[in-house]
Amino acid sequence: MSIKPATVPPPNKRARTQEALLEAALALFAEHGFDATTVDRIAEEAGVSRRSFFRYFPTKEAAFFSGQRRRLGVFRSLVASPLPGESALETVRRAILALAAVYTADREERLLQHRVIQGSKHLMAADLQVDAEWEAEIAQALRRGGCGAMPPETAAIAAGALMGMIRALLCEWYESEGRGDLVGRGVEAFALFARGFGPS
Amino acid sequence: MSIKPATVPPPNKRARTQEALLEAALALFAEHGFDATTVDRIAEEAGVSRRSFFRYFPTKEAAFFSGQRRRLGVFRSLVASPLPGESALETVRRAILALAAVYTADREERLLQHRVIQGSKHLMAADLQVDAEWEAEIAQALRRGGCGAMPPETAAIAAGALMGMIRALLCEWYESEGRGDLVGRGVEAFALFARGFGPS
DNA sequence: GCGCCCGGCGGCACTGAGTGTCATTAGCAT
DNA sequence: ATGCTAATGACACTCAGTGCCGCCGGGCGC
Repeated sequence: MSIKPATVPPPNKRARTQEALLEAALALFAEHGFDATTVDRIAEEAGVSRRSFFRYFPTKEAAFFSGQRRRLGVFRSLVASPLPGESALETVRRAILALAAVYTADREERLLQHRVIQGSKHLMAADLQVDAEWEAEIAQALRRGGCGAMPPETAAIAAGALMGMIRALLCEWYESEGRGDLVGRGVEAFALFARGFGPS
Repeated sequence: MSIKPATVPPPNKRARTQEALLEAALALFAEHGFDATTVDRIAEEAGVSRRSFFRYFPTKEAAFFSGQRRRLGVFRSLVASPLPGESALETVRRAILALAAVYTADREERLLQHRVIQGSKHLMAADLQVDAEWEAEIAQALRRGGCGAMPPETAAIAAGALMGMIRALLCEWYESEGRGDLVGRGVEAFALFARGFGPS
């Protein structure tokens, strides 16, 4: 074949193998659940050896959460470009509400991932660890925000509180099968967060 | 022997074996870390078979966290006995500050457990799951508190925010090697929680 | 006393994640 | 084509966790 028709020129061979593994893994997770899917099965489906799977992903969880890591990068870039004159908290608020919109748009995919997570104790634990990374990102953003930054001790606590709220909000949204207004609830929660939970 | 002297009458034989396993496990975890301690080693140290370990604890983590589960029970009972006329949030506040005092009193033990947790990714993940149980307990307390209960949606969010704050606070305390004033910081955090994080 | 039943236990074998090692191979530049 | 290097497959191993089975000891009625 003179023009190398369908198959891409092989420079990104490694990327293609990773993609094949990811695709196989996510499909199998969705179909049979996380625990019931063995690494052997994923590797077989992707046409590589079991050993090679672990050359692309350190653990089975890592494959599952690769998309989540991509989103964390998006959040990071959102938070790294504050609007002029806005406080650190406002920047974080904007970034989180933007993410909420993305979640709403990717509703089906989010719900599927949540179902898979709920079906595995290991994944539920790993999910919480991912949340911890988000929390760290938020704390950092609150600390180093342009004009209205928070004192470090307050930033850590505020980030913990924010992340806790977000988790609770997402949990509520998932339980409503994604029918709730995630962005709207986010706005309400942020108002509550700013105003305080005390009697007033 | 007519009076069955030292050996307890065998009803609590099972409890004694569990205790032996627990003691061996915690000692080995403290000395070599969680990951480097095999179940075989724990069973050997406790004088039972490897298979028996799993008859007493469903997983290796379960052995590690057995103390934490006891504390959760303490918290539950604290929160179940509200003072007359106090709001749900005040009850939770009292219970959490009481726990903070316990943590301060058990400083060395807490620090040791924290070091062991930090030394194992599996334990860190499992620890976050334990926190989730605390959060559920708080949410329930806020919802069903005597006079000043919260509406359910607010309660879940408030519990998430509270638990996030507590985690951040504990993290700070651990990083100070337990030298910080945990109760004092808790009081401050609760004030912040009530007053809100927004620009005043 | 004697057989019987039953609950705990040890032993064994198995699955499945994750890791180390090594020989082979495939891509790529010269 | 040749040779270098990195990716790969194959094998062996550790360790958590589970199922299964046979044994042993202790109460039970007879």
